[in-house]
Amino acid sequence: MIQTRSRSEVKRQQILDAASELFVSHSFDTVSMDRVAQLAGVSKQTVYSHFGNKEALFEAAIGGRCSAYQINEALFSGEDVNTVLQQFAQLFSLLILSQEALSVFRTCIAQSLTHPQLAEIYFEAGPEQVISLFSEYLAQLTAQGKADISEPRFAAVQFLKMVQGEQRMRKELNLAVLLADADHQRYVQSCVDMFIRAYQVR
Amino acid sequence: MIQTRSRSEVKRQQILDAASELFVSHSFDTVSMDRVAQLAGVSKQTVYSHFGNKEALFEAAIGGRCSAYQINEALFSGEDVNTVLQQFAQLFSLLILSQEALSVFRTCIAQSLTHPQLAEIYFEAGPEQVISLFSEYLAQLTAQGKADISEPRFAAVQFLKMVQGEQRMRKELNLAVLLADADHQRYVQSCVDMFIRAYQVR
DNA sequence: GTCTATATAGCGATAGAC
DNA sequence: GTCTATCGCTATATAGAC
Repeated sequence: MIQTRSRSEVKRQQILDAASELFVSHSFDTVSMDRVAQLAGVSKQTVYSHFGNKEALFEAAIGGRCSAYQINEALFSGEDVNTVLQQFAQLFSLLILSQEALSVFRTCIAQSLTHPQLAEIYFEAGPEQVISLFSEYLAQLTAQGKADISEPRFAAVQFLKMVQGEQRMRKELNLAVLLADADHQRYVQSCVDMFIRAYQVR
Repeated sequence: MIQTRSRSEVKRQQILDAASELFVSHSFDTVSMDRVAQLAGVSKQTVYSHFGNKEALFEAAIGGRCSAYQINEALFSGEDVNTVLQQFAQLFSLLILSQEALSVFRTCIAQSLTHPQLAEIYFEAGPEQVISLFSEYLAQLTAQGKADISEPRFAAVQFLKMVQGEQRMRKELNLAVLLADADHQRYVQSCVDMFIRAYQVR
């Protein structure tokens, strides 16, 4: 019996892995249950006995990918503001330009009309976490007299959206022409500088 | 003969209208050629004789929707910087939160892997136009000594991305909970203020 | 050019053997 | 639980009449 349950769990994970891989690289509609079963190395009926239908499989597979990111370490390192913002912007930039993040984002957008629950899960687990943490940091700065920010969440969103920049837009759209890495680096630095100018204590 | 050509042109336009409407509100895969033909009031074969296959119809229909937007009027009205930026931010915000713009954007994202040409058309006709025009305005400001912006395109992207804000993100993802209009208005105003503080002449 | 009718294939989901 | 085989349906695309 344990053997059976264990083998079943293994198959379940194989199905999740296969579905996850297919759903982020192709759209919901073009991924067939046959392909999932084939890639997972199980029969189609096994997929159905584990997840019931295609929607449930979709949410289980993608939902697992939206776990909170871990870029908060830079925020509370105790370094000076300029250093913290630079490091944070670097980490955030790396994250949002990664293939993983872009794939999940594209899938959520593509399915937002037919499967809104998925986008909700994504927003709470991803963007909302980052915004909240960064807002907290900015509020601390103000409390310490190191910055003059009356609405920390506004400022957090401003910074994060800015850092995304043109590069993120080009990658979202899968454009063939991207910015050179050096140019994007200069852009991010420019964001940090102007943010500090705007919110420094006068 | 003229009559024939004219009637054919009418049907072609009916097909384009129907396809455009369906493609922006549903995904590529869920729009069937049957529905396009039905909504256009023609037979399926007529659709095929005009556009050959589904991909060609898709590009013809969506490509027509990506025409350049007209929000540049606020930029060269001769008003003072603060007024111009406020008006421009308002118009831009209205644009990017409109159902039309969101539909096109979602469709381009959703199809960016399978139909990258579409995203290229969209970027050139939409975002690139706005960025270019606004960069030009910022360069003028600097030339007139009214601002201190060494990289106009960087600053333009910073401003435009900022103004999108959390509201655009929520709408892209079709989240149920949006910001109150008043809060988004305050946010946009905050963006204008901080942009001016960061780039004013010192 | 435009229609009706149809060929062909793939889909999600299920039935029944083991 | 897992498999093979299949149902019922809809899709893209085409053939042939007018």
